[in-house]
Amino acid sequence: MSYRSSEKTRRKKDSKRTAMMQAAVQVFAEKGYHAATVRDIVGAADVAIGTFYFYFPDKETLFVYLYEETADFLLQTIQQAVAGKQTLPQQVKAGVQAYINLAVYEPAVVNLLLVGGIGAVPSLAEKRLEFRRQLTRLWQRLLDAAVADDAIPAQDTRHSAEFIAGGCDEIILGLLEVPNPEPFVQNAADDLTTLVLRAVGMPD
Amino acid sequence: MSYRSSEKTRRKKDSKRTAMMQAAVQVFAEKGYHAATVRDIVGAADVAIGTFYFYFPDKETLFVYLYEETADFLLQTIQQAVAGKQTLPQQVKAGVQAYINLAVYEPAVVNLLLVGGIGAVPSLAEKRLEFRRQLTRLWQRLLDAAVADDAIPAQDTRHSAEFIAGGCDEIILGLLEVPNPEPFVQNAADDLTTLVLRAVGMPD
Amino acid sequence: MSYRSSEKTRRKKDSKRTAMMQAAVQVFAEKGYHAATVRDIVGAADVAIGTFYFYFPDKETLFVYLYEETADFLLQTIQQAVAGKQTLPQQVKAGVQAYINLAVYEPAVVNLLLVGGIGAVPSLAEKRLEFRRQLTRLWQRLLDAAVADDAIPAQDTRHSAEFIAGGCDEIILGLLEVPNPEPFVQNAADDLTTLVLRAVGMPD
Amino acid sequence: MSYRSSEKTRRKKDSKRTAMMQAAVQVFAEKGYHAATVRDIVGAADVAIGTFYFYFPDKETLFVYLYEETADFLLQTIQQAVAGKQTLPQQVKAGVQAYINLAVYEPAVVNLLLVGGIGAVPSLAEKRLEFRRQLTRLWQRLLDAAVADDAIPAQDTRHSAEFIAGGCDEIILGLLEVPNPEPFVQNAADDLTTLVLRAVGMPD
DNA sequence: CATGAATGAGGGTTCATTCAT
DNA sequence: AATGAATGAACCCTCATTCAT
Repeated sequence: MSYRSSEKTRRKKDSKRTAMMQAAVQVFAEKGYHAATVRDIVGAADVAIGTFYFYFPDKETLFVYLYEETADFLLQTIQQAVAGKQTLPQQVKAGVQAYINLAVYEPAVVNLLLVGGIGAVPSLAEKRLEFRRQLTRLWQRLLDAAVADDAIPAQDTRHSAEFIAGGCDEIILGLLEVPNPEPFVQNAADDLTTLVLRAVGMPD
Repeated sequence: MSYRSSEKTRRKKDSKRTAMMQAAVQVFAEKGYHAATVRDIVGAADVAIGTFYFYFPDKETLFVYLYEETADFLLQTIQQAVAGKQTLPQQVKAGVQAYINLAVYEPAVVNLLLVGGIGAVPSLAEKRLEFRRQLTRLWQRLLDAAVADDAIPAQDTRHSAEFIAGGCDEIILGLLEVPNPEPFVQNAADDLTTLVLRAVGMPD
Repeated sequence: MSYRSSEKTRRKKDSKRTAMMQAAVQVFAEKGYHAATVRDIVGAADVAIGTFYFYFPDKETLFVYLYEETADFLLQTIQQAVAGKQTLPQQVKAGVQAYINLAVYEPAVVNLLLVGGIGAVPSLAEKRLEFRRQLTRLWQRLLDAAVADDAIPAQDTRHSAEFIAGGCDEIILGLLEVPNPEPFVQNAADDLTTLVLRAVGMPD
Repeated sequence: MSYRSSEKTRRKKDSKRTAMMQAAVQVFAEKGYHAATVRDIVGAADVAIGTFYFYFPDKETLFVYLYEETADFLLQTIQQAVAGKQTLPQQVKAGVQAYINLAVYEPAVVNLLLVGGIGAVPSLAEKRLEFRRQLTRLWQRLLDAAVADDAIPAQDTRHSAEFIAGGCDEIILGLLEVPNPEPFVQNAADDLTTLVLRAVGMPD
């Protein structure tokens, strides 16, 4: 996964492993868990099928692992963007910006998390649930703090956080539908920030 | 699908067809496109597997058809709820209420639309896109009218509509996760209405 | 299995099922459990591979079933041959004769039981053990009765029975090695009878 | 194989080769030819998989070689035990004793010869045949000499020898089924000796 | 000598689809 | 109309074997 490309671990031995994981993220993101075959993945990585099973125990384990890792990465990316900011407007702006940047730069990350492999893989449904829960909680923490500071009115911050999370996803998915979204990124980020802040009752 | 109970396909001769379609919605919604087998569907409908292929050309066609029909039904349900209302707050309240009611009473409808077989079924990606577009447009029309009436400030109503659509979905999915969501419905509807109205800049 | 050919159940519907079971006995007997592939079996039965899984849950289940059925059949065949006889010499003669006849007429039955699928299939090792135990017990019962009648001297009848069972198998396997064993059958049966009777101390 | 501990293959350089052969006997004996994987063997010998193919051309060749060597060892062990004895009773007693001792001390030797990969390995069927033939011939030679000395009555010594060989195997396998067979060894040896001598018509 | 990453044929099994009854 | 036995392509995965280091 190129978003991990900053890691120093670049041992030759793992080049195939890395290639397969990158390929797997793409293939899973594009087709979803079921439609993606192991042959698709090894084909994209240009290795033999046996190589897959040398590095990974099976398709499901890899998918779950990739899903978790991708989810963590996305959550941390947003979290870090938000971390240094003091006020809710700054936090929202930074978080939204980070999310959009990630989606535009690594669309597979977002697609993997949303296209999903829901159904039939029991361990997956709960992983997805867990991811949504964590994403929601991230927003919720910010809102709770803002409520405590009287920056925004009292409200059911869980609902608000869910609303924000879902709204962001939808706008971002819309953004990814156009071939070259870069020109629209800033606009989307600004609009999204405004929408979020208004939704939670932040005075202009 | 109980929401189709008044259609013409109710002729006795088509009872098996209807049974299979109802079963298919449930099975697809529960397992997703790939994990749902034709045998699951005919098993749930209590007919033979050959019967499936007498009424439907194949699994994919049925799924796409069901997806379209379900999407139309959801859109019309919301549209009708909104239709008689004059002001944006009334419209939002009615639309949100209708959406939530539908989700709680017919969770399979929502699940079918969201669980998806994206990627898996090539022709489905665009169907899904089309559904989201229509759902967004539905909100967008209301917002555009409100902007024209100076009820809410000028804004990119497409972005706003996407935000609303995504936010609604997320809250509704959260609602469906609990076993007996009925007690929480009113609360969710109220919160959702508030969030939507605030997000688009409607003064309290 | 042709040794069940006397059954009246000859429904057309089960012709493929029967063909596969017959083929399976042959293939398993010839190659053993592991080397026999499902494709071998369906090839021998001239049906498609999917047909196998329409009738049987999986390869292992079929093998265990066939093994049990074959073992029961062999045990009952010997048991019945022995049943009407009063004296030990008559019983031994009849039992040995029956066993040899079966082996010559249905070599696959014997081969299936002896070539086996030992190793790796846990449920199989005990099945084989159980079969040997039952075969031994069959002889042991005869010997115990003979000891009680003072027809033969007191002895560890379990050891004697094991000795007999193993000795019979070896002679029979030797018999099956020649292409046309029929001419040697009578001789083998006589020798075997003498050996068994002598071994247990039956006076000439 | 501990029974090979005094051979020339003991040179330091071949320690890995030896380790693999010892491991292979155990693994093959325990799982049978097919279920035993090359990885099982190298794992048990604690060497890399490539090392296997440096010393042995392939799995099948090793198995056949091990089978032959094991068969020879067993035959020689019995042969040597019998060699110094003059009378049939002494010979039988010594041979049976040697066989049982070997089975109890080196169960893998016996299991390897009996668990088999019959059918699975084409070249093995004849190896097994050859082993049984030699084992039978060993007994047959003793019987022929005894017949010539009028120690036992004239008989088809081939049949008698087969009977003995099979009978021994069965009792020995029965012995190996119990976890700690040592206490039963003497009893089994005595019974077996008696059974063999009686079977061939040796007067008490 | 020794290693273990890499290969791919092949095995068990599933499931959409067909067709004779 | 309706059935369900039959089909076979395709899936996931294993494992004997090779070869660059």
